[in-house]
Amino acid sequence: MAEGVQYRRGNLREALLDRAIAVLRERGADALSLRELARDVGVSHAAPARHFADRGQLLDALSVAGFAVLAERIRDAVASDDEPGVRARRAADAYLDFAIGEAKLVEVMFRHEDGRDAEAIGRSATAAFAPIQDLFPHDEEGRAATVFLATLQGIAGLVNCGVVPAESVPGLADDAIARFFAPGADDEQGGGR
Amino acid sequence: MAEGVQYRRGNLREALLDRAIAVLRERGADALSLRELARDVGVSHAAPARHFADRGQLLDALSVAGFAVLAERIRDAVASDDEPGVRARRAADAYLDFAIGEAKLVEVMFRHEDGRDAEAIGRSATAAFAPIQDLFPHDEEGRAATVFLATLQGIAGLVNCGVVPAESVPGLADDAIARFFAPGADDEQGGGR
DNA sequence: ACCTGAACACCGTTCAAGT
DNA sequence: ACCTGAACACCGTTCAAGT
Repeated sequence: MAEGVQYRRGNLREALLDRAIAVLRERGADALSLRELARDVGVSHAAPARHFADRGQLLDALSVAGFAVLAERIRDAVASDDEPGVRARRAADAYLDFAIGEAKLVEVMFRHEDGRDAEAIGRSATAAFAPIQDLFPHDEEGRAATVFLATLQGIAGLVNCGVVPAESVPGLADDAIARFFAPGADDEQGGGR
Repeated sequence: MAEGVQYRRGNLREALLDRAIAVLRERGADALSLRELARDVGVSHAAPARHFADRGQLLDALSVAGFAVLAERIRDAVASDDEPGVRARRAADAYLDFAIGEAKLVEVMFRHEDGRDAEAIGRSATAAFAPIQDLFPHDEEGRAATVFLATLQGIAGLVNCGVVPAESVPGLADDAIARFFAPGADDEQGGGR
């Protein structure tokens, strides 16, 4: 009852990643073991080394995959011709849904580990966040967009660690949107109007 | 060259925690091993079990200790008779300093782990954040305070994971303070004035 | 009460060897 | 090119036994 995607040769890397994401969701990053993944997928314990030089590279691959999914969610959310506040609200909801629904994965994605491939992860993260930058056209330094993003990530973090109950998320999102997208909210930040 | 606080009998728990915080700062939570701590402190590998039933309880204890330090930093920062915006700015700086300076510890503090003692950690977290709630006297539901806190935590998180460079923190803090404490910033949130 | 030593069942990682 | 099997040095956790 362990394997979700059968290993059929040539796709060991994919099979390991698929199984890894399942274990991650169920039991968290600390429970991820290369040996167990190999066992689940029906391969020798040394086989994963060919595709992931060490455990850290597996986590890096999961992070990049996670940011790719997040990028899609955000892209879909902002894709409309509505006013910025409405699009921002959709982006916020999409972000919070993902960051809270996939809490364990998001924790890995935002992990600060010394041996990580910061280059690849940073690239995929920046790409995922680009549509949010576009919601602040007058924000040349990207401050407002970054702080808005930080606010969303922070709300998700407080919920995920249990400090804030999940039921209060919609209200918190209301407050955040009002602060960043109320008429004139940008006036003090030097962004023109 | 390992031991920082010598174990002198009767304080094994303290000695292990002191050594643990040092290892955590140097090499991160994943590198924390009960056996290594026992070795560093000069005790048998089974001795820690008396004080921490498992590895998770060690992390819980580190979290509670971390929130105690954070509580002190926040308390000191808001302790003045200045206007709320100034006190909030000091609290924000203190929070960001701590959350970025002690990134590895903060990651443990905000970790979402299934077997954690959510009761004790939640209590110490709420206590640490209480002074920030007080900065929003008209915020009866605690929304503004929570979102402000989320914003700070989010900024620290983005810096710690490498998405945002540390140099931009002061500018981001400026933006955040302006959104939450500019004259009239509370008007739209139903907080009266 | 507090700690030790041995034991068990796991890990990650490496490396010769197979096909 | 890709995988296996054995090997090494680690883990966490438990538990009888010592003082």
